[in-house]
Amino acid sequence: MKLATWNVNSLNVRLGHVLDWLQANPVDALCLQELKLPDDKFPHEVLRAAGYHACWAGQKTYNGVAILSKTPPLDIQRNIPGYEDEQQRIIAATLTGPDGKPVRVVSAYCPNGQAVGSDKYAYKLDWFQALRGWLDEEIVRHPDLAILGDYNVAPADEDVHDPEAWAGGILVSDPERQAFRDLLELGFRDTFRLFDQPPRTFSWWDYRRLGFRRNAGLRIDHILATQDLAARCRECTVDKTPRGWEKPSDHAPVVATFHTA
DNA sequence: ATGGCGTACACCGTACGA
Repeated sequence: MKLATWNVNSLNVRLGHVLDWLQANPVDALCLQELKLPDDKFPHEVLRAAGYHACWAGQKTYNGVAILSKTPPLDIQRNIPGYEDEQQRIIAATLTGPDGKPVRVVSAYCPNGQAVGSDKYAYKLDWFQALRGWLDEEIVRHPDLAILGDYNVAPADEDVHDPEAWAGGILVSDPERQAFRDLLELGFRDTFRLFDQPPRTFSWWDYRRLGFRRNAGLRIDHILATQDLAARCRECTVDKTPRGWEKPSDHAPVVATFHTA
């Protein structure tokens, strides 16, 4: 079973890339972030024609998340239960694995935080705390649970192209990294780090200053899996290919492959 | 030290991302 995540930075602009990528990478589920479109503009018909069911939580201009899946999404949950938030950053659904076992999948667009110490930074940390509280319950209900998305946190210096330049800043500050570790401590693994990986593997590169060409990036898009699910993970990779296409998203897809029982 | 680029909304510039 293959699960993937991709911050597309506008599904309107990137629909062609999504379809092309799915054609070449027919994953079982693809979590999307930053749709930047309202619910009624979600292109569910063209995705269905491409072989994918979908559930989504859209919003005009900003945010917005979706799960595209080969099997119909069940028990769809929008937002973090009990956490009042107009920003559409979470959607969850239960999918059916090739072996018939249910797998709970969450598509997450964690807040950016803008600048350490800002209001948006405080919101980011508060949001992570709410996410942790919810996942602490969700992990009990769903032994096979994966949280895929743009975490807007580079967990370690090896996930940063220039750790000295970024030290203490947004996306790498200690409280943000602690919030990420707090999620792991619930019983999740960062599937990317289950394996030997090429050094300087990133998932986002700044549009500015030719970030991609210089590989000046960060690894901020992650696939977290419960211990049970992680034990069946065979591979986790970043696909830089679409980052080289014309008018790319600034993020690349991350894909995790799971062995079925 | 700043802004670089890209997207959305809608103004002809601003907000935001990371």
